[in-house]
Amino acid sequence: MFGGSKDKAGGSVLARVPKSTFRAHIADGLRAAILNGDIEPGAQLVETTLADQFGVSRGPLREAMRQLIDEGLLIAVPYTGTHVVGLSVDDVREIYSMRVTLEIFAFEQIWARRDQAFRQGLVARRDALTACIDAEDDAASIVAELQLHGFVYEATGHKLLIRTWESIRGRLQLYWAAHHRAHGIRGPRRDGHDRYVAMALSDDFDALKSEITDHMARGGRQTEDFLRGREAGAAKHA
Amino acid sequence: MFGGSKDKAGGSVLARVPKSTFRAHIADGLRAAILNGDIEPGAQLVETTLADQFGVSRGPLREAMRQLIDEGLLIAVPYTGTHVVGLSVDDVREIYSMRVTLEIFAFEQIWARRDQAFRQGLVARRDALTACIDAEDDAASIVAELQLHGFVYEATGHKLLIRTWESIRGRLQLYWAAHHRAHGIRGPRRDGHDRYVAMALSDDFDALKSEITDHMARGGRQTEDFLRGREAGAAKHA
DNA sequence: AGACAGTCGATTGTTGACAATGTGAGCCGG
DNA sequence: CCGGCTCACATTGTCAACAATCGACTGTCT
Repeated sequence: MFGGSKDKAGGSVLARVPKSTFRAHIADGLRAAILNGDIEPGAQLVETTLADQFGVSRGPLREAMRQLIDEGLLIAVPYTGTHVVGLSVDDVREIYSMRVTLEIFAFEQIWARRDQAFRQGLVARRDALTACIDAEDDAASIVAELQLHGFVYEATGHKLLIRTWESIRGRLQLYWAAHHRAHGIRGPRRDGHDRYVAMALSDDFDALKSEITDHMARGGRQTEDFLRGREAGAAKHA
Repeated sequence: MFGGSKDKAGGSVLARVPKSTFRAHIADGLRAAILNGDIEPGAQLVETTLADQFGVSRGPLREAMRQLIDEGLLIAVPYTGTHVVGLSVDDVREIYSMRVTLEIFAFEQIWARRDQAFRQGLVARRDALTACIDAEDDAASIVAELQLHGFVYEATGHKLLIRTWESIRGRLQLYWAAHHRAHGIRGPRRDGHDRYVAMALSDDFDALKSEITDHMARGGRQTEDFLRGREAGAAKHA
């Protein structure tokens, strides 16, 4: 997946990319594999195995895993093992309640500064999401939805807020991916996003607040029904 | 006993408590040193030096530093060096605005569940803080104030919220410590906390919201004046 | 003198080997 | 048949050495 490790295998695709460090690339690769569902929730990640797969030593791999642990995607037990987290109903509920708060805060920050670029960017991402939904491409729609919301956070320029969003985004994506694999279609949320963007561009802040609250409540509910079934087996995170 | 080998009594003040892994202890020790001001903002942290001081190898130390980087206390430049962050005016402003949002959210979560234990816990921490302020013990008052607010977050039981608070707490403490060293007394904030707790135990949620907003605005303003002077030299964080 | 290339030292990034720990299988005694 | 014990294995934790990279210094050429 990465460089042919010790150069021995010669020309791998991106053999020489010492532009930055290995750790970042490994973290990205691992995260992608987890969020993509290649590694299922609850699965154990063995350092030596992964190190071989990525063609690196355990050192950088360890640091990459530590990063994913901080992001809330992995859970490690000393001397025992590291597993992909399985989100519980409460976890998902927490994520959604947090999103309501953070996103309203984001709009507070940017409300007076919603210029043309912001409006265009928001509409463009809504259209992209709509296209994915119409095409019934769930994987793409997950990414598109994350980018729609992420655009709002980015627009605030509030570094701490963005950082916080990013710390939640992974878990949200993890949940959506699991939901999608188990349930198939994530549901026709097209209307919801249209309303969301319309409110975001309106001049009625209170209406937007309500819309965000409802938006999340809908997503959360649609969610819990599905999760309630698998309450037992999944590994809890700390 | 542990990593064996070394054991040469070299480890400085670090106690021999290998109950868990080294990494956690090193992270705690380093964080304490930074927040305590033993290591000043902008100072460079050299892995080999620190490793010797802590009596461990660079491996665990690296992971500890990576953790502090994630907490926002350090900033690393590949192949070049790692430094203690110096917070800018904007950084502090972001921290305070974020606190307003998170703390109001925390009270929303717990508002209906404020039982006797919560009320007593809050009052106890307010009294502890008051005692520190009256004794003019600034270092202790910083800790006491963090514990007062932390108690509110803990009481919510909202793991994601608590996690987010913890990711901010370090930076806040870093700033307070720097402010204290430069300015001496942090100011008589006794009345403010009395009002804060009173509102937190009242039945007027809107009044509490206003109080929190004002509380933070006061702290933030008291803050910016001081920071505006040192705008230049300090290292910015990414 | 000024600009530029090469080199050297300092620091981090990476590696492979070794030590410590937790877990489960198999064995023994009851 | 069951409960506790032993022990080997799998996995993570740690270490010391090696390699890559960056920044500054120096010496030379124009």
